[in-house]
Amino acid sequence: MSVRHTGVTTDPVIVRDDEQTACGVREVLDRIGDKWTVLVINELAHGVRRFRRLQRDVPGISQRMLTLTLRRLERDGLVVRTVYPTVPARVEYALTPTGRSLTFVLEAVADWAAEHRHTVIESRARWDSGTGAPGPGAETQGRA
Amino acid sequence: MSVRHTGVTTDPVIVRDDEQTACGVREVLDRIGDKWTVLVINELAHGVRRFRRLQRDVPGISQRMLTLTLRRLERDGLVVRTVYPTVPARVEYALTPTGRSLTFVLEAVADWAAEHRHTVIESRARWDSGTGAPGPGAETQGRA
DNA sequence: CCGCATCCATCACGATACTG
DNA sequence: CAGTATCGTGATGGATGCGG
Repeated sequence: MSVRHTGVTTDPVIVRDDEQTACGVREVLDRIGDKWTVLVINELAHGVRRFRRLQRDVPGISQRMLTLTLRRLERDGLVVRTVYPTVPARVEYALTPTGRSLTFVLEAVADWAAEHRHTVIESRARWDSGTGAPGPGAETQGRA
Repeated sequence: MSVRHTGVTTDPVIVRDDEQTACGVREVLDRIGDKWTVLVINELAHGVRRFRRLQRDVPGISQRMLTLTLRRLERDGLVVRTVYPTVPARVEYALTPTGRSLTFVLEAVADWAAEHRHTVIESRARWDSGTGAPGPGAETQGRA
C-alpha cells in the first residue's frame, strides 16, 4: 500500500514510498493491463469454465491468447487448472482465492469507469474538436 | 459498475452485463495500463508540478513519453495544463478532481498488490522451479 | 525550459497450421 | 477438446535532433 489519503475524502496524498507504491501498482497493471486478462478473470468469476467455453464466452480471443493468458494467471496463482484424464482430455479452470480477491479491485475500477466515463468522453470530445475550452471543474488556476 | 458480490465477503459473482462491465474496466486499463501513466499521476498526486520536475521525479521517463502521457491525461480531463507566458515558457500540471478521484482506485490496486505480492511471487517461484506442486489454497479438486 | 518530429527496436497480438 | 509451433504485423516506447 502506498497511496494514503488525508482523512478527508477530498484530497488524496501519498505519505510515503513514492516509488514503492507506484511500483506495486505498475506490477499489477502489467499483469492485468493486457488485452485479455480481465476479460478471462471476469468470465471465471462466474464459475468454473472449460477451455472451449472460455473461448466462446470471451469474444474475439484466439486459442493462442487464451492459452497464454491462462498460463500466466496459473503461474501467478490466480487460477487453478484441473485436468481430467478422459478420452478427449477435459480441462477446467477456476479462480483461486487470490484470483477472486482481484475481482474486488476490478469492481473498484468498474465503478470508477461507470462514474466518470461520461466526463472523460466529454473532455475528449472538447479536446478533439479544437483547443477546447476546459469545462467546469477543470479551470486553469493560473496565478501569474 | 458490473462486478457484483454476493453479499458475503467470500465469493464475488457478476450479476449482470458480462461484457459491459469488462468493457468499462478494459477502457480504463487501456488508459492507465501503460508504462508511465500511473507513475505520472502518482507524482502529480503530490501537488502541482512543472515539466522538468516531473521528468526528474519519474525516473527513466523520456521527454517524448512524458509529453505523450501528459497530453493523453489532459485530453481525458484528468490533468490540467497551465502555461505561463514568461520568457522561458513555464508550464505547470495538476490533477483535476476527476484525476484525483482516480488515485483512490490506484490505492485499491496498491493495497491489493501489498497484500498479495508475496503469494504471487511464491506461486511464480513454484511454477518456474518445475511442475510445481500447488500450495495451500490452490489444490486441484479433481473429481474424475 | 518545453515540446515536437523522426527513426528504430521490441513485443504483444492475430492468423494459421499441426499434435495428442 | 485442448493445446503447441511458427510467422507476420501494428502498436508501444526509447534515442536523438530540431524549434518556439
